[in-house]
Amino acid sequence: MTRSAAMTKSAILIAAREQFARHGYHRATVRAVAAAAAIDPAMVMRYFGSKAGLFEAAVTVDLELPDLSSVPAGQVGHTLIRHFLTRWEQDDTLVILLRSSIGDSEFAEHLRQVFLQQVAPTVQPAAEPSSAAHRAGLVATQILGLATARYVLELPPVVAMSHEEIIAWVGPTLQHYLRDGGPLGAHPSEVAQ
Amino acid sequence: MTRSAAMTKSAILIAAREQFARHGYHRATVRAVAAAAAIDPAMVMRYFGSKAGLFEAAVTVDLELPDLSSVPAGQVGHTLIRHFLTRWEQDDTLVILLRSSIGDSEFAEHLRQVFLQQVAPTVQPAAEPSSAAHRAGLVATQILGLATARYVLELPPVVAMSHEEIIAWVGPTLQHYLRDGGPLGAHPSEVAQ
DNA sequence: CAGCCAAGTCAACGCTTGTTGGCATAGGGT
DNA sequence: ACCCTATGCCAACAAGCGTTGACTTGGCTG
Repeated sequence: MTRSAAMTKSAILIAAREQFARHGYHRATVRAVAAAAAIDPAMVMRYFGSKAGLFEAAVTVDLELPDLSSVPAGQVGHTLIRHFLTRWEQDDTLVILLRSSIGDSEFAEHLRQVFLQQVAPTVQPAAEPSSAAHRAGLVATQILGLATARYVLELPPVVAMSHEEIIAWVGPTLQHYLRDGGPLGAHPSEVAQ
Repeated sequence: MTRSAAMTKSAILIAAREQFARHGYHRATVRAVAAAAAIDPAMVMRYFGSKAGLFEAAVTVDLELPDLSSVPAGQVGHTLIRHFLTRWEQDDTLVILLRSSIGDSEFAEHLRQVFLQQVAPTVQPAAEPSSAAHRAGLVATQILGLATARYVLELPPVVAMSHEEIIAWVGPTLQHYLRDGGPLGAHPSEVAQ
């Protein structure tokens, strides 16, 4: 029985995402992916050229961030965290990237690019302008930490929380980072517009 | 020239911490550690038995968390984040554990134990009692995220911030997680003592 | 000076990894 | 019925890993 090439490719991609999400790029093996797809490891090379090519084909990072400029200023934080929660459970692209990035500086660069090209441009217009970069960075720390604790390390109390609880707790934090007065109110450049 | 055994052991440990911090447990190699210590890989095995033994000897996690009960209730957040910042730059034990834990469930368990045995017991008494576990988890997300962004992924805006800026921004967040009213102000059990 | 023990080197093992090239086979178009 | 091509498998490679055991050297003690 010979499957179609498209079917096999898709089966490999599914298995690859599974393995990359569980073990990260380096610990995931081509052989394990092939086994999960019920196929010979050589097929992976035929269709994707190399392990790196497989990764690139399997992982395309699109955070699908909403346009925050059409969100009421007071609800930006809640909107952001709600979006990320649903986005995380849509597929495990982000877990893959997290697991792969930690411990490899090249993949860290990959994630830095995601921050630079997707998070920063979306978040900064919603932030107080004079310190927008800092604020976007702070938002990233909270979101990264939540993802790490809940989906990677699986800290029990963080796993146990419901979406609504998380939104109610973390939303104000993001709001604080984006819109509140600077540290200690120490930035005279701050302008409430 | 023959060094003393203690000197060699210590040189190996220093090199090991460096390698583990840079690459995590799995990607760090015994051979690289040995090379950095200007020594034969076999010496590592003689002194530490195995790579796992080396790791255990090189990494002992003591967060040295202060006693929060002697800190004014309003300053718990600032005290916590200030402590972690100085602790992180004291040595790179935590970076090692972070880099090693992501992508290996056994090491993730290790980090979960650190949370359970050190963070939770220290933080929970300072939190509102009826939801102490959740609150400790939230604190962990913010601290983990900051460490990941600043010391592992090295997001530029997060690296650029000074200690005082971070303390001023993140302190209130931790304070919020520990002491503020529950989500939606829904916990009437909160008591200001 | 002889001998012994700690400190260190060396070569090799078994294993796993990504990757390659050659070989089988099925199946549809002519 | 034939053949050609896409699909797939198998065996093997080179490299890197942790780990092992036997050997060499240096320096102190008697």
